[in-house]
Amino acid sequence: MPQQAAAATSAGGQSRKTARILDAAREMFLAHGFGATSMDALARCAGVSKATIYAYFDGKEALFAALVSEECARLDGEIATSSATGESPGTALPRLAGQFLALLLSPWALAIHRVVVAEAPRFPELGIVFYRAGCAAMKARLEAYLRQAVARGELVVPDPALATTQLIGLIRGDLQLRCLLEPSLRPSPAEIDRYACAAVDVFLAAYGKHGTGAA
Amino acid sequence: MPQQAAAATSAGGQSRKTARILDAAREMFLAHGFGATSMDALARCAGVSKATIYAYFDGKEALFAALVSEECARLDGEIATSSATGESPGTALPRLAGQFLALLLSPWALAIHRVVVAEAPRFPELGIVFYRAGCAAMKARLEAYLRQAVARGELVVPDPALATTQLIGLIRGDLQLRCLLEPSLRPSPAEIDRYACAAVDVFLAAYGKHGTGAA
DNA sequence: GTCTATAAATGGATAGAC
DNA sequence: GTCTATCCATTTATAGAC
Repeated sequence: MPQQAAAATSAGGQSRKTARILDAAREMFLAHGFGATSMDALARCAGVSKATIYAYFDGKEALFAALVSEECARLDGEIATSSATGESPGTALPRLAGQFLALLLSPWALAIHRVVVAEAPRFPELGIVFYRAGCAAMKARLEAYLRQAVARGELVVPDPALATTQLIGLIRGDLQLRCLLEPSLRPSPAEIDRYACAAVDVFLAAYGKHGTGAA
Repeated sequence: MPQQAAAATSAGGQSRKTARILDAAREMFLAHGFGATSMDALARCAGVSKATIYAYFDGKEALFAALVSEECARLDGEIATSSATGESPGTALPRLAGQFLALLLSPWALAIHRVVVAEAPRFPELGIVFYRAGCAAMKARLEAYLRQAVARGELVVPDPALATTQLIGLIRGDLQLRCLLEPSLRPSPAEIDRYACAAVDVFLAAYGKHGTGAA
């Protein structure tokens, strides 16, 4: 641990410490939840003392909020990369659906989902941030694509916002809930793709040009 | 697993005590979660001493397990009452969908959902029990109805089990997640019905006789 | 800034009187 | 069976040395 003189300590050393603390917070909070994680265990896991944690964060709740915010930013970033401009619904939607479902069922996403849902009554802002970064980000991506496809005459969607929430529900099915409730369950990529494609089939049967259309 | 009511000093008195303890457990665990609920608070809420709680339950975890089991039985009972034998899909499915969605969004169902999902890694059996009593029970009801409707030639459903999970996802949409993450949200009955009917519209567009059929 | 040591409070669980 | 009083481990958070 190379300690610099007071003036130069700041940037590098401090950000490495906060990164290590946040790494430990991620590991412990996501694995055991907020209530079952102690500051002692966090300090041990991060390899620093409790006092150091309190030097960087205002307390357990603030550290938890910082972690969740960071994870939400990461989630939002992952979702924002997905795009399908110009592709036809028959090829774009199965791919997007598969990507989103695989993300939803990843151990990391399931873990943060569990803790944020559990603590939503106690940390109301965090629940909203998580919804925006996850479900709302997916909706924005999908709805933008649907509107393009409608403009090209490839889909018939009277209410794109509603149709997007329906598509999300169709994709999620009950797989996410099963994985949340039975953590040992780990659907294979093939299985995930099968469900995603089946979801898109139903969606296109309802909103594709050949169908009768819903509502 | 709840303790057996011992032989009998006053069977009524004992069962009243366990009922009061379980009532307190319901109020506290569902409102604040497992970790944030202390045995002291439970005893105060139940109007008994901690020692009395330990006389009836083996500890905090056992009390929590007993409560969740009881709530799951209640949930399963509520779902089992719904039936639609003989009705046409156009009238039966909107009603069933509306009932199920209203149940999913009730404060009670949201609260037990939160705690069970949060503690599923720690209490694996409880997660499975909750899934059976909730989602699986709904699926069983809906799938039974779908098979009847298919037999009557009112629907075309190649894979009823898959179609049922899709219908459930369609009904849930993202409303349940929004309510889980933003506890102050309380959709009106009219709004719930609107979403339920829209979900059924899409389902029937895909699986109704007039549609092209999916997969 | 970082550590060791500790403060102050609360946690789950139990002993013993009645 | 039920209560009061208590044990002991653990909790969050801080004080003070370096």
